Amino acid sequence: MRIYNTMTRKKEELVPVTPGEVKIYACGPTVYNFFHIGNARPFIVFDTLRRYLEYRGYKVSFVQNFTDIDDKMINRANEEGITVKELADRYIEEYYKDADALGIERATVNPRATENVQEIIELITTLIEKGHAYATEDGDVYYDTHSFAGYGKLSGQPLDDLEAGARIEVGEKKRSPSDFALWKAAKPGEPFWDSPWGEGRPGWHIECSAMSMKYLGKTFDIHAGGMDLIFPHHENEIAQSEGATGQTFAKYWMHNGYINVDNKKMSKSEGNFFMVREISKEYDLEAVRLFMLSAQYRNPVNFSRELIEQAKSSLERLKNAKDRIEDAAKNGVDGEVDPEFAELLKKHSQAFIDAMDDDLNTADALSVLFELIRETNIRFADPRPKKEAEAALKLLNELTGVLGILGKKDSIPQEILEKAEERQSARKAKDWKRADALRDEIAAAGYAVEDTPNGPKVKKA
RNA sequence: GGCGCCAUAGCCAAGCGGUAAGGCAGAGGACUGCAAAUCCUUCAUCCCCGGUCCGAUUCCGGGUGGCGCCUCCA
Repeated sequence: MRIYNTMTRKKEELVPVTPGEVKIYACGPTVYNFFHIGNARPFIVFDTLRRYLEYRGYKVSFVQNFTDIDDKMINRANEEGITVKELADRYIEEYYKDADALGIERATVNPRATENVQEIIELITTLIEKGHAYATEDGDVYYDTHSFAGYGKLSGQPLDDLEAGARIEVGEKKRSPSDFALWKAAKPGEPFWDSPWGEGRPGWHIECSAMSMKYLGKTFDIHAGGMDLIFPHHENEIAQSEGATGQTFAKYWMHNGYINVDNKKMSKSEGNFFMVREISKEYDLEAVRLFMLSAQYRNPVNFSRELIEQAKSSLERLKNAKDRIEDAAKNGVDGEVDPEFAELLKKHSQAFIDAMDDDLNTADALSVLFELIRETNIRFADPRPKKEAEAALKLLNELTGVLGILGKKDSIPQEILEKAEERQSARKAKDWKRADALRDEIAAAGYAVEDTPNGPKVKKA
């Protein structure tokens, strides 16, 4: 598989540190609120990466952190009159609800910053020993960016240029404007931990270095996140980790593009964002997942209600095709798989892999899926061997499984099924008025009946 | 000022040197009691100007128009 590495700005062949295993660290959410669909993109994209690598036979360790201590956490907890821990617990729970609905598999580990403070302190200690960090009199610790020769290598910005644009803060205790906090001395009313520099809490960047190396080792394969994390977050992680170990931190850096609204970046600070939770009230989040995968992950995509509608329609087509194949598997005739059909399945399977191998080109992979279902739609319109349908279903399930869609079945309420049966009786009696009235009733309840050669099918509208 | 991305049909989106995948929407047709689903047909020469090449949407240069990072942010 080839992936675009932000570090080299080229697509590179993925060669894992340990053959057969891929270790991935993805920056997770700060759990002070529900997450918005801009946050959802990396979750979905890198979940898909993980699923794909597993599909290709790799053992994948996927670590995604929860930032559960920082300024936003503290402010929000204060506003709500609860502790930072209570706030974190609440929104971690809410995170899982939305993530589950988006088809995001649970990470191998979801470490929390506050549960790894010891590791963080150890890492900071090492950095001070190695001359990469310094403590101030009042108990802050900063990273000395000038001490790390590679600073700026990920963002492609020389330190001087970065500093030229940096904001100089009032009351600066840092030696250089580009230095950043590793440890912040406790302020009254804030959660704190004991440390060699006094009571305080970790800075934002250090947690990811500490947790990624704790769970994945000094050098791991892929570090992923949104493009806006390239600078300063990931640049700082590199400085911290490589400064401490002297080894390469992550071999590949993957960054997803933004979700825009009206062509402008969606962000909490802009206020033009949509919460996943809000969207879920109106749409099945599976459609949101498909929408996210309909473009290559590095390109920016605009978000709009119309596009979710489009994705929903596409998803419908996929679901219908799957239903058709499942029926064919149930009602199929005896006989062996036509070799030509077996060949066709193989061809599509390979095309899908080729697309995904090319830097996770889900848009192209999706087109393979649609080409496949056109073939199966044609083929299973007439009775075919059960074994053919089973083979097709197996492939379809594999591919949709990689994309994380079509994983669940809609359940149809008993009374709707009864209405459908009643309608079928009416149809047999050629009582079209009665049949149509029942169909309208079913539609009003949010379901649809379709008459197929194998009898009426009821599905969610 | 530094670094970087993007521009393909009504909408979304692949392709990135050999004459434009796929989806949504639309139109016509087949099938259907009528529908729905499905199938068939139909729907673009790829922002502009130069250059390289036998050949460019695809490479190079220059425009124009969008966007991002350099400050918390996926």
